[in-house]
Amino acid sequence: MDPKLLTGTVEMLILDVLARADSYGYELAQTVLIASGERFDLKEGSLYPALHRMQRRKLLRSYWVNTQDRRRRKYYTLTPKGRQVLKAKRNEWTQFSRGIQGVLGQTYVVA
Amino acid sequence: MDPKLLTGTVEMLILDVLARADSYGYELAQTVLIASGERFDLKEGSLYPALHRMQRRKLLRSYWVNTQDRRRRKYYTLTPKGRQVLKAKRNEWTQFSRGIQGVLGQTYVVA
DNA sequence: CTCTATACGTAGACCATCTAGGTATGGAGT
DNA sequence: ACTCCATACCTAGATGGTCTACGTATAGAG
Repeated sequence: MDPKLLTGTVEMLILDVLARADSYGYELAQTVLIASGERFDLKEGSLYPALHRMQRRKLLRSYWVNTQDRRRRKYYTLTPKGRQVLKAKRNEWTQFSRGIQGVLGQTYVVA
Repeated sequence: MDPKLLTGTVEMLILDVLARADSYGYELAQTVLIASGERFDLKEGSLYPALHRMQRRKLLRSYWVNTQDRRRRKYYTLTPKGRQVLKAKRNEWTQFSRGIQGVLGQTYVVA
């Protein structure tokens, strides 16, 4: 799958997963991987910058958690603003999707 | 609508319109605008580079047509390779769309 | 004479993705 | 002991497709 398709949707996916439960980077990527039917493999180079970006924009808050085995996880929570943005992005996605269907929905002859 | 969502779909849209009938840049943009329900307003800065790119990759051929009123139009036609790529991109879109639905499809509480 | 629509094009900015690299811990296999 | 993989965080720089803004030119309306 052309990774360029993901452009603009990564933040929505992250917000959506976090709307169901707090999570941390590594787990977030796995959740998206599984929920997408193995289709979206978020790379660290996209994931972490996206999380930091969204925290700067006050869509997320974070807190560190230490596990029993000395690992540290940075959990993220949605802020109220994050929930608003999620709602907006879901609407945007619906509009976008309808636009694509509108163009592709026409009948034509496949080679 | 965030224009970043369009990333990676513009070529598919162009190929799809051209699969129904030859067209030229300006008309192509209008067709997409109307078919998308006024949602996608392809900018010249994306449209023309995309057309040139696709012609370099042999997905399109072009020919000039002079209208009665001294205007010149550069019409584009799909090549066989263009039709193959369109088919592939439509499949990719379906997969992508399913991936998004898979992630968003979960139940969660909207604020 | 100006403004809009039509019709082509390019240069450079922007920015979200990616690759590739780094640090560190724990556990399994050899 | 040593290697390798999974877990877990991070950043620098490359890539590339979108955008804004500009340039050229014709036709027609007001």
